[in-house]
Amino acid sequence: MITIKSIAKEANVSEGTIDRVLHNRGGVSKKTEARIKEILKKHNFQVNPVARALAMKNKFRLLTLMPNYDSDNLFWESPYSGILKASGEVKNYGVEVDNYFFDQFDPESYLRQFEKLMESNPTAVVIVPTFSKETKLIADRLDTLKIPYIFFNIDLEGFNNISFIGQDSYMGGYVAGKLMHLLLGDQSSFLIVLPRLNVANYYAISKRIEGFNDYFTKNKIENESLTLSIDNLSDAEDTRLKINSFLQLHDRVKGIFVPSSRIAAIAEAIDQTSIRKLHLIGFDNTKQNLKCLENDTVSFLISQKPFEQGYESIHVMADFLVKNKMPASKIYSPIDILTKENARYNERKERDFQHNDH
Amino acid sequence: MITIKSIAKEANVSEGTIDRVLHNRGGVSKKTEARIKEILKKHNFQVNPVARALAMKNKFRLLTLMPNYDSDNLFWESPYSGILKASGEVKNYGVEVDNYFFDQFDPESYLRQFEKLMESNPTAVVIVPTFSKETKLIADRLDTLKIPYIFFNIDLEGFNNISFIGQDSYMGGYVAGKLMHLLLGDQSSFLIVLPRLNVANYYAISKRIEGFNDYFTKNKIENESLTLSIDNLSDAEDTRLKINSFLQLHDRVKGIFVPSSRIAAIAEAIDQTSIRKLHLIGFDNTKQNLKCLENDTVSFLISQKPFEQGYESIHVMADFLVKNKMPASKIYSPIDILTKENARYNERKERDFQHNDH
DNA sequence: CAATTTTTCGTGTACGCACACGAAAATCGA
DNA sequence: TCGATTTTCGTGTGCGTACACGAAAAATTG
Repeated sequence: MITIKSIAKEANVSEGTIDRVLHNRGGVSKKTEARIKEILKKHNFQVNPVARALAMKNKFRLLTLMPNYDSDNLFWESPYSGILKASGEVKNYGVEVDNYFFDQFDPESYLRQFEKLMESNPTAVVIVPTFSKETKLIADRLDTLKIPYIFFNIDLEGFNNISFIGQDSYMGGYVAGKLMHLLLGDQSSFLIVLPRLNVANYYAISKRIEGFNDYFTKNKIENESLTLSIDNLSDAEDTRLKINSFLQLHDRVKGIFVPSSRIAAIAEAIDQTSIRKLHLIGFDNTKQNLKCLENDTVSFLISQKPFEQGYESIHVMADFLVKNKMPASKIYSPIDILTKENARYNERKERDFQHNDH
Repeated sequence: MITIKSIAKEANVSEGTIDRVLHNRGGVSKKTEARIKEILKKHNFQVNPVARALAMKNKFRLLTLMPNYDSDNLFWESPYSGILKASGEVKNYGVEVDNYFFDQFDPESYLRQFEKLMESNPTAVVIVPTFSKETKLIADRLDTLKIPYIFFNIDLEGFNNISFIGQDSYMGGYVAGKLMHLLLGDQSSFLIVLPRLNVANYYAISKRIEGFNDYFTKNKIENESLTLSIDNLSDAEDTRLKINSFLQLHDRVKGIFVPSSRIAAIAEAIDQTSIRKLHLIGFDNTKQNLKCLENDTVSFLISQKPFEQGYESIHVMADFLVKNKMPASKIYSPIDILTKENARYNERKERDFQHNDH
């Protein structure tokens, strides 16, 4: 095994000098530097990441910037759990993780929290790039400071993020389309609920809708695709009013597709009498959504293993920092199809973590 | 951060004593042992895997037992490359990898190589459990010696392997069935080539066939499914004779499914005149198979990312040894659908490794 | 050429753990 | 009670790297 020590002996210098050229910390004459670099190349020397991590001990600050969650929007709880689990594991590798949260409907808070994050000197950042314009500003700052960053859950294109970790939204929608077709058969009529487009999470949701519709066009399946905008799904009264009056007007509609994680809000808003005749398909295994699966108001959920997404993001970035391991540019999460029957088998890792937690 | 040192101070003993109870090396009185265990539990102490790996330095011998490859059977080259890549990476974590190869058609050599492997004191083993009866013997030995083992590529059930890493063969076949249906349409007639059943790799291949046929029955698609056994696909003359006379006899057959990695042998054996009218579907991206994709004799290949399988197997086992990280019981590889167009995008990781190799 | 500054580099310690060696303490026998 | 065992435990060193400190060597100045 070749080590810094063995290189030092071969070059007739001390270990400190090798270290200096390895990290170009200066203070080495050009002659010796050239000689050492020669030897390093000859042996294809790689620093031992284990010893490095041990010696560095918390020299990496890995910061995350993601939406917070509340009782209405539970989705972000899972990725956060995954991040917490991974944080414990990478701590030993000299990576310290800290998390910053913003309001997923408020671009201002996104930027504000980013500023706060920058004040504590990150060596790397993991971001959920919820707002595209603001993300441009953020990415530019990070680029100039040469701080590496990963996009997580939302796949904005055209940035220098070293990787994206999350679901292929288009394919998620495509699979949802297939399921809808499976449920309704040919010449079906369905509703797509549009939640606050152009604001939060715009890209993922529109990609899902695109994939959903593409399934029908690409497979040349006749269908009637209607849409209904509901701005604030947390306003139960308004949601109830809108969805039920829509359904009364369009009684051909037999399926509802909700391309966000809020399908439970729709399921709960629909009149008891009419919901039994409808097939609902939505995204993400939040507690509320799973309950709807259980009581048969929702037929399918498509999950993206959010816990694993958070978990992987941290590990991928940590490996990049500690081991200089460049990740794949896209790391796609599975497109899991959840039904009443299989849902409880799906998130074993997350449950295990919760149970060990205290 | 709580360390062995901090625990030692709290328990009023030295670090050595803590180490002794952590690894039950004996030589500690019951009283102090109980006291120390109490404190360990109180703080939920976990050894720092990094420092551990550094101190252990090659105390783990991770041995693999897998089929060798030759110019006819190239499949096993890819997993081996993946294993080589991973070996370099885990070396620093104190894990030394060594590989043992056997003839995939000879159960004797499987056992013989296992004996050889056992002589060099493995701490853990990664096996391609090609023969089920012999694997029982092997697994029993490993179980009694408490040597952990992973099954890799072939998913034998009913053993105490800590994980399986590979493709869901049934689903692979199922997808192949879907593709065949896509190509031939309803009321199709196709041939399934059976290569040496009951000998090597029996389980994976029969599962693929089961999945393939199930696609048609589950989706209630009328079809005519014929089979033809060819014992030795390396015997080009015999293969040529059998396949061509079969095709002359059954001119309704429009598709051929080869549930092994040897579809190239079939493609090359078929008369030029008839192959243009046939749709061939097979498994695995060996060089020969990719060439058939390129010259349009094969329509689809289903790949299982064999390079990544080998790579992951090593890493999963290394994490288990070094970090005590228990893997999922099944780690499924993707079911990649390769066509002439997308094949070259599929194995980037493997190519990158080859290029860096020297 | 001596004095001073600057450049170049060697040494030592820390990181957290494993394990060998041997010392201290406890137990035992007579 | 004293010496001989056995049990119990403390100390020291090594794993490979990072980095601070300061010494030696080289370059500069007057």
